[in-house]
Amino acid sequence: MSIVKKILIADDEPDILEILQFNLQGEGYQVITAKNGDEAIEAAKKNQPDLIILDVMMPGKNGIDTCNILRMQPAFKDTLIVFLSALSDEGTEVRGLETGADDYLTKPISPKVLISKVNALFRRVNKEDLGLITIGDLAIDREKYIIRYQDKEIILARKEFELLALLASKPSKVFLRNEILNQVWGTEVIVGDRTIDVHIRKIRQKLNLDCIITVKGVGYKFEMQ
Amino acid sequence: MSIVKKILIADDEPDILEILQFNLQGEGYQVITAKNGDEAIEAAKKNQPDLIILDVMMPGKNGIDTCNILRMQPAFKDTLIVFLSALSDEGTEVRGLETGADDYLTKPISPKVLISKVNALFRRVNKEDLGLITIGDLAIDREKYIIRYQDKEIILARKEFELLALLASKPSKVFLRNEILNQVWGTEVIVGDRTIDVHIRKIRQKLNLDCIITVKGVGYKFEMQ
DNA sequence: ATTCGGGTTAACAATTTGATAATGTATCAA
DNA sequence: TTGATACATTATCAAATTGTTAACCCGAAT
Repeated sequence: MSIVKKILIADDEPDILEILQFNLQGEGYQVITAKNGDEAIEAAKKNQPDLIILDVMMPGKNGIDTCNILRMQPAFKDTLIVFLSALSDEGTEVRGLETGADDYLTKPISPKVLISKVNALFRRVNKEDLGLITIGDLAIDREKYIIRYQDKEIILARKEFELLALLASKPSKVFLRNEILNQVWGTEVIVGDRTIDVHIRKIRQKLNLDCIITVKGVGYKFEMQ
Repeated sequence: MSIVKKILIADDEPDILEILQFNLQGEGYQVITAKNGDEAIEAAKKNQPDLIILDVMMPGKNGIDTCNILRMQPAFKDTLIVFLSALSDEGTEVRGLETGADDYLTKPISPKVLISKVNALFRRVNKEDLGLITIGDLAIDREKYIIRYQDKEIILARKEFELLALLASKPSKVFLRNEILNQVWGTEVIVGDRTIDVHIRKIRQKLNLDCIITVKGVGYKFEMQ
């Protein structure tokens, strides 16, 4: 759940790839491209994109097959997937949506409309993940890296901040230690067992507020009284 | 969120209203109709629909204004809204999506495609409250790791929670001891005979509710009075 | 070069959890 | 009545998990 959203585009026409990439990057998205279904699957595994745009007709694995394969894997069960197709054939569209895609767009599509659609999808998925989180007296500004509690500023170090922001992004949800590691530390880095605890401790200390609850054997959650 | 989804359709053409209503009802949706923006707002307040389909061009308040008004109210902040419009004008589409709509469909639209789109929207939204089991007064929230009975929170340890969640996931189904062991403990671990009993006992004690029934010689099942 | 703070780790304390053993109870058939 | 079987209950203890503190490493700023 990075702040910058990653979008993977798979299309066999280089022109389209380039136009879409240019426009989406202009909106602040990070774009990865693939030339066919197999490349798309590989790139998806490597990059864990937030949205995947699949051309329906591609050499080799077509878009619908690709979608099916992705949806079968737990890692992409919730990833946004939209089709982009030159054929506005009713049967294909229905079939596409039924494989678990979130939208079916038809070419030609204007960049502006595409961007609006993409924004709309992210808006829906990210309701809670806005730059500014406020829960009761606590305000977390992800952009300015500032925490405010009862109008007093509290300074947290980067990891502390990100950890708190993650927990507070979905109050009451229990985050597994693994989820926390992936979101805050990333999948590459490997840190010891006690690292999370120590950061939690520091946050509790600095906030001087009993809002992070330990769920033993499971993880941590954020909760306001 | 109810099991049967409520859809509110606002359009000034009675024919369209009727066709959409017929088709969506055939899919098992509950449909409410409105002839213009004002009616739609009123009906939305009264019925709290899960999805609102708004015609863009209506006499009086148009669809975009209606959407704006709805989105301003907290009650409809998260309600699904899609536009349905005869004009596939790029500017209108972008503006529509930017007012906070989830999709923008253009007439003419085949009933099958519409239904696919509607299903796709609900599929996406419903992923969010997956992992929430409610049976009568009992709520099991897998995400928050909380059991609620008659609005009182009950704290269960991990194995207890998982065991209860398993039994409650299919009320009335008898789970064999072996099934329980595989699901909760995994196939690797081997534990003694009495382990399950002890956990069942603890759950019964903490819930103080007679909902786990012993089926002698077979296993256990969950059942609400 | 020195200082400082963030991030990590190690070591140990504190706590919770879960498995087991021992014992009790109920049911049923011989 | 007795014995056998299956589950219930309780207390106990070991293992797993988390909390806490202090120390360490490292890069940025001084």
